Amino acid sequence: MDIQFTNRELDVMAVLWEMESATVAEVRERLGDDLAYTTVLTILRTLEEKGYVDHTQEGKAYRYHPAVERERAGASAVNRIVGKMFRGSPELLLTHLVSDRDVSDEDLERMKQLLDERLGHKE
Amino acid sequence: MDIQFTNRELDVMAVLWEMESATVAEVRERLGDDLAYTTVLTILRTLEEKGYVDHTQEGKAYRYHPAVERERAGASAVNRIVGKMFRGSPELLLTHLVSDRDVSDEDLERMKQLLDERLGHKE
DNA sequence: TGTTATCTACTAAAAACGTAGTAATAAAAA
DNA sequence: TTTTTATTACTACGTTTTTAGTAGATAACA
Repeated sequence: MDIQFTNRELDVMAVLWEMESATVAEVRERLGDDLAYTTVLTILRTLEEKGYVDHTQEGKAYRYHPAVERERAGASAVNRIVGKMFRGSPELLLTHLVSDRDVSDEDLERMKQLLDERLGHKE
Repeated sequence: MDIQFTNRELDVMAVLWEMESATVAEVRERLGDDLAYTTVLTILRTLEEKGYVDHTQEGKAYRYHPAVERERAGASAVNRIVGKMFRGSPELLLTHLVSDRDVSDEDLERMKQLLDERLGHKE
């Protein structure tokens, strides 16, 4: 039911989600950690075995595609974090988000709008 | 700089944060997964080695205390998730939070208040 | 067509994880 | 004081993760 990635796997999935799909070489390029070609291939292979990606042929090479949506995986991760690190309270998580220096006022404004919309449907 | 737990470690840390501090037996009790006493001890020991907990003597036993704040660890985890799974956009994370069935209107209201307060300080 | 570069398949090996047993010790109970 | 129980220290072992090398195949190029 819940989707779980290891650290490296998450790095790779992030690339696939970002690029929609990618070959081994492309993933390797984007990761930038200068891993061996075969290392990246191995990770992709493991992810495929777990059912998190699949691939199609492209010339001689394989093109890998995410087989789980970013949203679903993200939801899974957030739920775990909220449960274990924010006492099951989404507000506490938001508190962090809000107090984060990196979040701009525009972001905050849009976030408020989101809540307004959602709440608006009630009254 | 960033705090990282394995799955089991996170389970244990969650107990420590919740109870403020705990002995091996207490952690084991709370986990409920029926692990061997020594298994829990080993995890605690690893966490201590990594600097995430420390302990004091209590009679014959040790009492373990978190050595990292839940807030800091949570922030670290959220940042990673936002970066890797929500395209670096906190809004996207909020979108999930907001669309989650489990979040009550009261929660949403409080969340909105949070944003209002934060934004209020600007204008 | 022969050579080079690219790619996958297979294999491997070190490190980390998850789990737990055994021995030693200290406290509590009988 | 002897026995039982709870606890830590040390050790171990199977699995997963992370990293990568080597061999063989395929495509590109000269």
